[in-house]
Amino acid sequence: MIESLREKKVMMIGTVAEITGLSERQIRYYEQKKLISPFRTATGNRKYSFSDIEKLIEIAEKVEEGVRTSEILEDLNRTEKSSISNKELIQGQINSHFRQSGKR
Amino acid sequence: MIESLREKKVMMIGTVAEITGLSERQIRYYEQKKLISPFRTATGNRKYSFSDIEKLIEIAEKVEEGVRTSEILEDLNRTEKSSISNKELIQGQINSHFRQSGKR
DNA sequence: CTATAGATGTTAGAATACATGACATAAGAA
DNA sequence: TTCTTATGTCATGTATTCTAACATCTATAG
Repeated sequence: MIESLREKKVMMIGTVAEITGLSERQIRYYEQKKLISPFRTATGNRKYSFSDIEKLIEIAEKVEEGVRTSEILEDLNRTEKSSISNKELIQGQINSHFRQSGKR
Repeated sequence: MIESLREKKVMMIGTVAEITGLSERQIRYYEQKKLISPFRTATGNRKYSFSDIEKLIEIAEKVEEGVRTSEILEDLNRTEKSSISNKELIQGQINSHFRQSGKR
């Protein structure tokens, strides 16, 4: 009944922090460094998917190993399937209005 | 990496309302009528799983057909595998502290 | 027809959660 | 040492959720 549970953005940051063991501060910081891209609601709240959580866990592991976020980003960009779907592009535009250092 | 995405209680009521199209009032009411059992955080917030959402959608369909919640409950109890896992029982005890008409 | 019960809307007030921005700081890198 | 990175913490404001209460509408029982 539900499409791609893994990709659906449904969790708020508090829940994500609880599941991943990361602080909200860390999660927001990794977003600022473009390691993750949560959905933004009309009022500015972040929503994450299980997929995002998996990604965050991987990020956390690397960070603990001493890898810098800029390096992790490069790794992600290298690994990631370079074909971004139209849907994702549109969402990117919507989200950009809320990204870090953006207007409110 | 994550166990049983479908069963993990991670969504807040607003998200559930958005996905199901039901009002928060309705969702809480169905809980009061024991049709669903969200998890309760330490501070009293409800958390739902994708499985809960599927159940809510089924409930909504029946309600629209004019079926009363008491009948829907019986249907659910009849359909449900009567073996409740230990884990669920324990969660039930935890949650009972927050159930409708409970103390705060 | 009237009274009751079921389902849902709406509102009020309190508590919790989340957002952003700023300041602090420890550990490394330059 | 000085700058950068990563993170903690705090302040302030908005958003979300919670419970309880009251209103309303519909269907059913009497």
